[in-house]
Amino acid sequence: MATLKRPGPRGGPRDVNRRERTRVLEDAALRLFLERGLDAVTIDDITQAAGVAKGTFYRYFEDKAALVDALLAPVREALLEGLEVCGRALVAARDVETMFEAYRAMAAVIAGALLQYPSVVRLYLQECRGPAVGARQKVVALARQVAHHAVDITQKAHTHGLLRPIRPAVSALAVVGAVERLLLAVLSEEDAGLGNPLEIPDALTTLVLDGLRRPGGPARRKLDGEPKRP
Amino acid sequence: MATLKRPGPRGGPRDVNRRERTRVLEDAALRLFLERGLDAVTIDDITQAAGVAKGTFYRYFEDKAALVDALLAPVREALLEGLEVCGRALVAARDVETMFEAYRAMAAVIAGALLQYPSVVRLYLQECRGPAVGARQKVVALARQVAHHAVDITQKAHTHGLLRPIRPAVSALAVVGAVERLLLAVLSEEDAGLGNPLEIPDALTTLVLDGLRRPGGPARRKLDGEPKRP
DNA sequence: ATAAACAATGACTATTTGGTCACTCTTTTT
DNA sequence: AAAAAGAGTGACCAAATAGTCATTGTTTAT
Repeated sequence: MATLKRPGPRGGPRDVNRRERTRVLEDAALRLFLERGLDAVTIDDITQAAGVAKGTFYRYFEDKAALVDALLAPVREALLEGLEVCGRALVAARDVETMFEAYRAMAAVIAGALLQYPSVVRLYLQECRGPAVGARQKVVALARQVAHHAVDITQKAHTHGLLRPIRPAVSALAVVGAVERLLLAVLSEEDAGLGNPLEIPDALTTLVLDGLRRPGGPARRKLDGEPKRP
Repeated sequence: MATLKRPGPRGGPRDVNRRERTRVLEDAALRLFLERGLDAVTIDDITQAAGVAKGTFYRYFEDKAALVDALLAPVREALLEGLEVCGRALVAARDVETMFEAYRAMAAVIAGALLQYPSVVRLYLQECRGPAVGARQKVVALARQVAHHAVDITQKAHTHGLLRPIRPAVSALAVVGAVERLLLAVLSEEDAGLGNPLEIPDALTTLVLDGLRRPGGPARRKLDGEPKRP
C-alpha cells in the first residue's frame, strides 16, 4: 500500500527525495505510455526505465491506475476550472461580444494548461476513447466530464438565442472533436501541413463561430446566405 | 501458421465450416475488444468466448494483429474508396454545386459502410489514436490514410478558390475530428442529447459548410489569413 | 476404397506479470 | 543516543499468457 503522507520536515531529505522519486517514476511512465499505450506498459517496465527496484513503485503508487490519476490531476483541474468559469460567464452574458469574450477566456485558460503539460494531454487524447477499464478509467471519466461541460456551455449560449438552432449536443461535440483532433496533430508532430501552430486557434475560431452564429436573416438560410456581422 | 486457402469445393462442408468458424471468432473478438480494449484481450479470452479450443485460433489467424486486420478490411475498403472517388470528382468540379455534390456522394458511400459495420467503426474510433504498436498498427495506419486523404481533398477544393482561406490541413482535420466525435457519441449510445441520429449529418453539413464557404462579400476579419507559400 | 490433406483439441512449455515481504539502511523523533 | 518510522531492494510466488504439437477424427482427392 502506498504511503500517502509526506513525512519529515518540508524541504528535508525525505521530502525532497519523495518528490524526486515521484517525478522520476511519473516521467518514465508517461514516456512509456506514449510509446506503447497504457495497457502495454508493465510495472516492471516503469521501474526499470526509472532506475529503481520494483518494490519502490508500490511505495509511491497503489497501482498503475493511481499513477495515471496522478499524471492527469493538473490537467484535469485546469480543464474543469476553465470550463466552469466559462459556463458561469455565459449565464451572465447578454450580448454576442460578452459571449465571445467568455469563450476566448476559456480558450486561454485551457491552452495555457495544455502547453504546460503537452505529454499528459497527448496521453489523454490517446486513451480517452477506450473502454473505461483498469488504468484507463480516470481518463475516460475526464473525457465524459469534458463532453458534459461542453454540451452544458453550449446550451447556456443557446438560451440567449445567439446561436444557430442546431442541437447543442451536436455542435458542442463537433467542436470538441475538432479541437481534439487538431491538438493531437500538433502534439504528435505528424506534420500534415498545419503550418504555424499558433495560427490554428484563430483559424478554428473563425470556422467555428461562423458555423455557429445565427445568420442575420429571420429564416434559416441553407446555402448562399452570408451571415451578417453584428 | 494460419492456413489461408479455402480447401474443398465451394459450399462444401469444409468451406462452410471455415466461414462459420471465422465469423464466430471475429464476432467474439470484436465484442471483447469493445468491452476491454484491444490490448487487454487475450487469445484465451477470444477462444473461450467463441467456444473453441485455443489451437483453433491459430488455424484461422496468424495472431491478434491479423484478426484485427481482417475485422478492419471491409470498412477500410469502403472508406478509402469513398475518399478517392470524392477526390477525383473534386478535381473535375468547377462550381460550388458540383463540389457539394461530390461531398454528399462521399458522405453517402461512407455512411452506408459505417451503418453496415458499426462495431468495427467503434473499434476504429476507440483505437485509432493510440501508438502504432502490435495489434493496433493497422488501425493507426488507416487513421493516417484517412487524415491524409481528407487533407488532400480539401486541398483540391481549395484550388478552385471556393473555400475560405484557411489552411487545408487545419480545416480538414477539424472536420474529421468533428465527424469522428459525433460518430463515437452515436455509436456508444452515451446519449448526450443528440436527438435523432439521422438529423446529425444535416446539422453538421450546415455547420461545416457555412464555416468553410468563402464569404461572398468584401474581406472580413484578417486573422485567418493563410501564409503565403513560395 | 484408400491415402492424403485438413481440422480441432487441450495439455504443455517458456515467459511474463502484478504484487508481497523479510531484510537492510537512512532519517526522524524522543 | 536510542528507538521508531520511513525508504529501497530484489528474490519470490501464484496466476496468466503466447504459441506449439502430437493425437484423433473428418473431408477430399485419387
